[in-house]
Amino acid sequence: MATITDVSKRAGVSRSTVSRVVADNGYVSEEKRQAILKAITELGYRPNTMARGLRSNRSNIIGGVVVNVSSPFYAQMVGGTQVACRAAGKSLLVTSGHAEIEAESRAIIELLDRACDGLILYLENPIRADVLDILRKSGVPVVTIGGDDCPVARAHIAIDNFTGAREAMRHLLALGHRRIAHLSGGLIYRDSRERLRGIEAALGEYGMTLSDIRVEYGEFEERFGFAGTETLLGSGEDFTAIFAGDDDIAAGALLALKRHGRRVPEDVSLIGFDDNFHARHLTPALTTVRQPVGEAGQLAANLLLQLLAGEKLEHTEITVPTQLVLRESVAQPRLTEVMKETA
Amino acid sequence: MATITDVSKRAGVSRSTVSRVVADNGYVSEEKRQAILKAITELGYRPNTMARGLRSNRSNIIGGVVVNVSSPFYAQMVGGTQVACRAAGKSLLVTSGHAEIEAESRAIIELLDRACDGLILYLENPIRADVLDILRKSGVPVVTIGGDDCPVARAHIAIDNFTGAREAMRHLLALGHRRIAHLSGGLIYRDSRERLRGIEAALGEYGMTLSDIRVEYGEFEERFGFAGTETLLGSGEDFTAIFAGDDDIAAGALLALKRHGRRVPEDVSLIGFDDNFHARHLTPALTTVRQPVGEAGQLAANLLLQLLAGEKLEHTEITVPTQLVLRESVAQPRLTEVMKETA
DNA sequence: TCCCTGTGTGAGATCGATCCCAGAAACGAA
DNA sequence: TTCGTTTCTGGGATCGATCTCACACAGGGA
Repeated sequence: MATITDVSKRAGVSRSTVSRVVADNGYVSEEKRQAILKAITELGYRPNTMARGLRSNRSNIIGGVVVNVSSPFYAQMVGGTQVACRAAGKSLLVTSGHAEIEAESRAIIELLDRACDGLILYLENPIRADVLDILRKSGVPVVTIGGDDCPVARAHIAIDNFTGAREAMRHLLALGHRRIAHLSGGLIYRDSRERLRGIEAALGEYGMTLSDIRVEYGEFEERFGFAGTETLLGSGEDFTAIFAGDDDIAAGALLALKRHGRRVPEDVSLIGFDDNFHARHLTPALTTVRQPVGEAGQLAANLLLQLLAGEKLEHTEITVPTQLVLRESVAQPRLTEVMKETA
Repeated sequence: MATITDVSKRAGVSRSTVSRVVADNGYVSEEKRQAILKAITELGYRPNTMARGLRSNRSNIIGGVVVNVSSPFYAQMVGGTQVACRAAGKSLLVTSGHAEIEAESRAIIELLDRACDGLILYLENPIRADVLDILRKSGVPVVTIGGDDCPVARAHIAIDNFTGAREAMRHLLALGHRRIAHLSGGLIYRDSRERLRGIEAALGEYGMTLSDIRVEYGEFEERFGFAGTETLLGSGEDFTAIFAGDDDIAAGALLALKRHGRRVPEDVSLIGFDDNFHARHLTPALTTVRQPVGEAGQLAANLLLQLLAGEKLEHTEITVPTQLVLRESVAQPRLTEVMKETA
């Protein structure tokens, strides 16, 4: 492996001059510049990343810590970040925290030790206090995307759960649905809480409150969608629509509805959230709220790149819009239902 | 940030001794060892990754280049690798090549420049000759997973496309299907070629050859599944089963079949490959061949870790088994069809 | 007593780049 | 001519760890 010294000898100059050419700063005569460039290509010289990093304490790496790299949702998000990073000539080093605070903490510290230039956190859990402290001391700019509030974050990308859920709920209400059930992903998640607030807002427009609908709490998993729907069906209460906390829950709900002979959307309308890969492959195709996942990841990267370029963004928050995607799983409630309601 | 010198001063020893304690090699008296450990925790000392890497030319990083990180398939694979790497205390630095040879080449060189200890390649394209050369010179151990042959790879993880496709085809044949169509992902992919050979083998057992079935070639995309099926339906030829090159193609095929009023599996049986996230969410749930994607990723990491530990594996190849997953999209051909065939 | 082996410790070179600074050369302006 | 600038170049310290080597000392055998 050729070093800067090899290049300098071959070009008959000092290492300093080579460094100036490589970094493209300072004064270098055109004549020597050409000789150096020639030597560089001839030797196939590529600067040693470690040496450079040691001296400058920068690595050209952007670090990312993500709840779970295997999940299609986060994979897409990270994919968006990757695109933006590559375009800016940065590497993206992503570590998965497996939704465990301990693993997430270690991952953050690891990345910091790798002298990464900036950090993007795709987490749901809040960050441990001691890690927060190390993060603060390091001065490394942090951008968070989704999830909980993070005091050290210089910028945050939020997905507009509120408006998305409100639109979805409005859609059901406008069609005439009143007996509605919501399968929430659980109050520990900010996403769930914001979606509930959106639901509440839509209900308010129709003179209703959260207590006028049935809410079940669980996890963002298909299993809960199934079990929650069975509970609903078993309770004897009648409902004409289910608003699932996300598309996984919706998939489970659909399964349970089918198993109990309820047709979707004729008997029960079903609406999801996320617009996952499988949403449009369900039968009926799922009406849902699309989150611009990849774009959010890209946006996070761009914000971080701005911070690295020295722009002063203090506690910037960007909310990316969601979009209601109409497919086949929602219809008007059956006339008899509507009559029952208005009676 | 505390350095090794800070620790040595606080503990009243030399840097060498601290280094010995941190690396846990060489002779150190118990007394000094304790003092040093105390100083380390008090100062919150963590060794500088760059300095260490510069000196030792190792980084504790395992590099990965993957066709496309956003795809659920590769995300799961990388996820498996992550788990294994973390367990071994290694970081995994993954870069996406976006299925472009140029980008993939740059990604490999980048990782090499980061002094990664080993490389795992999840690629479909063959590697460019000049990159192959750099790779060889670097001496960094390489493990490939899926995709094309790679002469520098010290180990390779292959997915058993042959057996998987043969089993799937056997399944159709055993049920009585004879008029079968195959929607292949295209001969440029090794996966497709191997699956075709498996299909051929199964046909051979029934005294048939590839020319006895209809084969359409396209890309591993839903779009092709739809278009290919429309072509088949438009050709007037009758068929009782479609073997799709993967689950995405199957999803497209299903859509086209439904649109043309063909029932699955009553009129046409459909079988896929991969067992993607959406396979079991299709209606009918898709019978398909499961690839142990995560396990394959994990296996690749473990092989690489063995190589790093100094074990001599020259051109090891491990084939991971596939498994036929029976769901609802395959049935016996209709009796009239069978009679037509035997007539 | 002398030598040898096994412990224990620190000095100092080294990895490869960056970057400050001194100084030379060239060129104008006074 | 004599100063200043501006342009151009190289020397050498520096980043923080690793690792070889020299040396000191203890204990045991000849």
